[in-house]
Amino acid sequence: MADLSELRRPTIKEVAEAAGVSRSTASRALAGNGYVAGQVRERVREAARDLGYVVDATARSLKQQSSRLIGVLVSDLTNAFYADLASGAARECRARGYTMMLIDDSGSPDDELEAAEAFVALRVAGVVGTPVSAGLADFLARQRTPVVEVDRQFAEGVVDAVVVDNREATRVTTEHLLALGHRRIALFIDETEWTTGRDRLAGYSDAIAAAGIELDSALVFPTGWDVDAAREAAHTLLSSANRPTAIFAANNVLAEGAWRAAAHLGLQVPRDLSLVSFDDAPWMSMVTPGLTSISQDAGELGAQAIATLLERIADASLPPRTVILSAAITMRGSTSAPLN
Amino acid sequence: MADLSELRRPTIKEVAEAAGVSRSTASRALAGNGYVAGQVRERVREAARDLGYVVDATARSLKQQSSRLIGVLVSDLTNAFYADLASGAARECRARGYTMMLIDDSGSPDDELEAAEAFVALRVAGVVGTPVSAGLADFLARQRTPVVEVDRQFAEGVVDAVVVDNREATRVTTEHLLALGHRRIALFIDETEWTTGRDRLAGYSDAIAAAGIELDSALVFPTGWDVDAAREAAHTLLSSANRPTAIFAANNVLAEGAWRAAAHLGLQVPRDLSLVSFDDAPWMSMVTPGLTSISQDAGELGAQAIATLLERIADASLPPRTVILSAAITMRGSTSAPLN
DNA sequence: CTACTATGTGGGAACGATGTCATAGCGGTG
DNA sequence: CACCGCTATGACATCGTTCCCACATAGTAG
Repeated sequence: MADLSELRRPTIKEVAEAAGVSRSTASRALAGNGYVAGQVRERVREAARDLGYVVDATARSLKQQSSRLIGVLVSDLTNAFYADLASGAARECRARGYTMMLIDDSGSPDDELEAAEAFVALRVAGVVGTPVSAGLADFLARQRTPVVEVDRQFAEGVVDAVVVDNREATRVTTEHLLALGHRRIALFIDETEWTTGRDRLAGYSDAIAAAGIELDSALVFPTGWDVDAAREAAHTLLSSANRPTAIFAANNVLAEGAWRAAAHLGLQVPRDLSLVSFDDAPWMSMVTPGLTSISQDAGELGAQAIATLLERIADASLPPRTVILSAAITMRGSTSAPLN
Repeated sequence: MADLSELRRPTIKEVAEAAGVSRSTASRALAGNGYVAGQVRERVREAARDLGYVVDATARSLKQQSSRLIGVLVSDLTNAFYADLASGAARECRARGYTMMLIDDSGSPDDELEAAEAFVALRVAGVVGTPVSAGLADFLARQRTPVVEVDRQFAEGVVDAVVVDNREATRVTTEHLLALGHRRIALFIDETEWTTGRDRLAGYSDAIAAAGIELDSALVFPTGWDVDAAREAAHTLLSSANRPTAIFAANNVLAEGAWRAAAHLGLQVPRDLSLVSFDDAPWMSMVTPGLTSISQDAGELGAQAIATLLERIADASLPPRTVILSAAITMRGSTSAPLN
């Protein structure tokens, strides 16, 4: 039984005394390193259990100058994509014997840097993050802390990254719309500076060009970052005289905005509007018709990022690499040939 | 500029030397405690900036015997409820100057205990968790680590908790169904042992009893824990001869299962089946008709739990308290009078 | 002129765990 | 018997930070 009257937490010294050995021996018995007689080891472990001893990771990390902690940084936990990514990363961390420390920087570069500093302060073994600026990789590289960029890259070729094949998946999906007969396909996108936006735009352009259509820059439609902004943007776009017959939404949030706007305007999907989304979300299979979407396995993205990070930690001399996962297109009922 | 040729990370000793002061003075200058001449403080801070110095939190925690870390434990990050809760907790932590450490125990009591041990090892200031057993509060109380149970309680009256008024919200919502004329209302529930399930069952029973109806225990329908199990259970229930005219799903996962089963069976909501859910989820406002549901502000739940924890940390002598948040009913279109 | 306060600085002992090194017993080998 | 290798244990320095104290100086009140 733990001694509840004891105010301070027991240290390894108390465990050693209770077992009648030295601190060194107790340490070896608990960690399983070096020589310890079987009988002694048992006595020490029993003493530790009785006292309710829990190792002080701060002291251990200090002495060992390393920890079994991994920092994970995401932009918005309430977005299922990031939540799934974090969940996959957590799974992989646990499986490898690491503890994950998660921070949500709400997409702010300032918070991102602050989080990176917190990770370094805690002397994490490495960091996985969905960056919102080049600051993350810069700072961590300077601090000699291994980092893996996931989902998007700000330090291509400099640090490891795990991303999906945005360009290819977007191209194929756009071709699907073109094959149905659509000629006015709007690309609904929040930004085109990050690798995600840039590559999705490129895939869209590839398909348009291959179809021999001239790219109408008015159809590359900038939206805001959240559902409401996207909904308003979609409302404007869909109310216009020369409205598109199809919308390709560059992520699940924008797709939600577009969906809501279409519903509000009384447009029927897919009769009046075909809609596809990059990034699958739970609601897309719940609504009628279901949304055709590009499913990135966000959990796998997180898990692969952790795996890549651990390889980097094991061997710092490896050349930087970018792991590219493919994305699958899930056909549902939200696309059909255009009316006119 | 940071000295990139330096292999080891700079310590406060190097900062002190660069600024021409002692470690003590450097420490005071950086932390802002005690007397330091303004000019000296600036010099030290500049030196720290130039060297890229980041405090070693492991050493600081060791010396101070406390940290600015808070452990948060949730059951399933891929469930929007837990993700939102974690996000709210993260927000509150940051606002209060704490760093959040998140672990997902995937609903397993073993993992839960392992996570609690990791938190204690890191000497977190306190823990907030959605418990899956009494083990969490037991262990942490024994370890003298403040803990707040959130969403459900296994240590009622022993440790602090933040929950929603499950009984009242369920009662009111059930009354709404009764008022529409429903008499055969199934309670779709995964468990009735935890406080959440227990109280939701109680609220349901309250309303049934108040309406002078005898509770039909066959209508309290046990489901599994995930969407697929719930869908199968719903399929069975809705295929039966004497099927209910309304379903009250005790959480968002079960509601999803019920919704999918109804759609699969070709049942129209609300004409053939009224459906309400405890716990709002994004898809419930996307589908047609929208689902009438009880919205718990999961983010607020997380934030309140952190606030409660910090009060507990500030004053350990406070009597244990349970904060009860009310839940709001969001009326959408998924209920109507029964056909027959 | 003494005593006292306020301001400023540095020396050094912790905090708890680990791991190197020294030491020692023992059995086997040349 | 000298030597080695193996098992087993403990003493002690160390990791980076903080903070208690001692000490120093200057200004001020009694």
